Amino acid sequence: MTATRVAVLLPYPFDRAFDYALPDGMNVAPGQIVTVPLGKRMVPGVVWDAPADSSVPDHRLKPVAAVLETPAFPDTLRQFIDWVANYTMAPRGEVLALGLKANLLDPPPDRYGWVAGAATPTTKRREAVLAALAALDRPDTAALAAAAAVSPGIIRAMADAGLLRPARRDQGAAKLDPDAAPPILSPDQTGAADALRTSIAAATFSVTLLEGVTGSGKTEIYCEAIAQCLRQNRQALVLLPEIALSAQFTARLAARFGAAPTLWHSALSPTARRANWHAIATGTAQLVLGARSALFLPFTDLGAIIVDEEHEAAYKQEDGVIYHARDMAVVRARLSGAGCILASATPSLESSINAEAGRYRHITLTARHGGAAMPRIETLDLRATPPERGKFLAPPLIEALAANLAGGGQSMLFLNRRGYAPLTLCRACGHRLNCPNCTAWLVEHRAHTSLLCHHCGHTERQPTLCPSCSAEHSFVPIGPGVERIAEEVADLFPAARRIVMASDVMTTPDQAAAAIRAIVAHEIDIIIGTQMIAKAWHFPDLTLVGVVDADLGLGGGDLRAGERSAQLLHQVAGRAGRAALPGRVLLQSYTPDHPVMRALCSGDLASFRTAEAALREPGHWPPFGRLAALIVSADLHDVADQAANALARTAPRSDVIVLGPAPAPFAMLRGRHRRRLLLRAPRGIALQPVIRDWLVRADVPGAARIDIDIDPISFL
DNA sequence: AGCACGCCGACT
DNA sequence: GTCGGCGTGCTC
Repeated sequence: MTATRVAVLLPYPFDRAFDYALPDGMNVAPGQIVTVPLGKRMVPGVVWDAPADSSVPDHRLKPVAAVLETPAFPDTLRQFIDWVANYTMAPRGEVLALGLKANLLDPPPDRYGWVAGAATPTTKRREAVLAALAALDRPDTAALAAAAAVSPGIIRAMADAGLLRPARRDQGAAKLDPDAAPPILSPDQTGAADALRTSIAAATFSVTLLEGVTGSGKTEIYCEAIAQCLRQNRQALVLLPEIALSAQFTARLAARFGAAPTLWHSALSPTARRANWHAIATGTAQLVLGARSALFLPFTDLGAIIVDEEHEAAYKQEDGVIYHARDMAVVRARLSGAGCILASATPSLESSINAEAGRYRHITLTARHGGAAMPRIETLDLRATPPERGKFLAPPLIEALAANLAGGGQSMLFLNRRGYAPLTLCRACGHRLNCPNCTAWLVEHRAHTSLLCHHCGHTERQPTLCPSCSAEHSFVPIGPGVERIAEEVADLFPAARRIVMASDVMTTPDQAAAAIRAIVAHEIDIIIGTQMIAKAWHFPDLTLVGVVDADLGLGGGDLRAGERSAQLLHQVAGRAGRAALPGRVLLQSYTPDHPVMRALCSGDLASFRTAEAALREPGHWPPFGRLAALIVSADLHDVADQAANALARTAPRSDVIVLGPAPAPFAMLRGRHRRRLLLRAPRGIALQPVIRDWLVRADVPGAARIDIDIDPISFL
């Protein structure tokens, strides 16, 4: 008698499903979540396709332990996992693990909140608690005590006295209402909203590029698509490039739909994560607001995926399974029969080309909502009017700041560099303080009184003696970070109220939210910040934006340096003049004639994109061709060289062009030596089979590791 | 990913 | 003499 085999994919880095024996009387279908023994432990897995005719004989099979109650993974999700694994060349199980982890499976504990009991209150305080309770939906002890301004002890005593009784909180949890607070739209916006609603109503796959200048109301418009999705009882997913700090955005969705979206991001507590996972897997969660990994969650029926700020590089996952969430969102939508909406004020060249070619629908919003005008953008030529020695703000910018300050306006200074100074130099011998693990300078952070490596997190105190020449107190900071700009502002305008916004000084959502509130309330005169301040904040009184170093993003020889710089600076510029007051933007630059600066000043990003496209098309550079990077890394540099050379010797000869090996731009990162090979091919050729074949043929030393990055966007 | 087995340094 | 470091190797 032969055992019934089932193939089970496990959320660990195995490429194949493992076969298990199905005990008598147990039935499973593909997609069901099961627990199975693996080595000494019990692990979850998903029943995959037909059992592999694996070499493991029947008698070596372990039995499936249990079938879980949780709804099965839809076929479309299993297809998606297979597709992503195949495309990114990551093990299938590792892709599965992005949306299924052992610690998620225990059902979340029931959460209880208070409702009124039968007894009548006897004291003022107890009456106050019941009065506060009337306005709340099953609050927990802390929330109720806070709302009634009493101590938690009173709540407990009232429960004992029968005045309060516990009730399950997740039962009948607030449902989202597509019509809770519909927006008032301009004719322009109504047309766009109608088009999106129609594409979602079709309940078939479509991709729409929603392009709208900053302040044109993109969010309100794609919320209409979400509303349509909710009406059809399908789930909707909104992806944000960085969600942990976006309480403001969550509140906006909650206001629009009458209840909060379900969140998915790395900062969730384990309990919240488990509760949200179950809500998504059982279909209770109607709207999910998530970071890129939310794409891999087991939605029961996904009807719409919105990728907000689709051009953001943060959508690229850079370790583990290396994928681009915008591209994978399109794939998941295709497999799920869902509508995908890519929203941006500055679309990526990829999406623009797809829209132009007719592969995506294209909706453009040209007017700012409420009649606000686009800001006036000018370059400030640093060659003509340089800053004072050792300073970084040029006289015209200082004048503009002074004038704006005098007029009661709010100003922002943007510099995409954290810390005080990016480089610390010994005045005596020229020695530069480097990270011991990376090919990178240590960045001085005065806020932490330390030197910090921005790549591996290495941190050290500034030495008193130069490690090279032993000179004493010889270090000088070179170049500015936001902290140094804040210092310069403090010297120039001691009375101005300043704030520095950077990821290392605003680490929690609360801190960021408090800062945003202070800015909106105009308790701040000058905001100094990194790209954190480029986000879609709405600061009504902000009328002047100064970009301290507009040339910063253009170096480095990155394929997308120009595109990315234009997007970021456009985004920053868009913070100015969003309400009734007109905005002005000054770009400090040594290259004011650079195409990026010209595009920004004229506001004509479309022709800039056309020019970029013309540069990339002839050589089959993305998006006109395909790119893949092989990163070879090893503890020892000669092992890395040996492996890279072995690969180079057996490089495929075909339409595929192999560039390298070259030391990766950070030749040493986190203590490992890295070499890079780059593959380029015309659009019609898939690189994955070429790489698979190549890796089989090449004799790579075991001590070297090869990471494959399909469609690399960062060249680090 | 875990968790084993497996060979070389400082401790009850 | 043992406890324990983390280097390969396997898990149906």
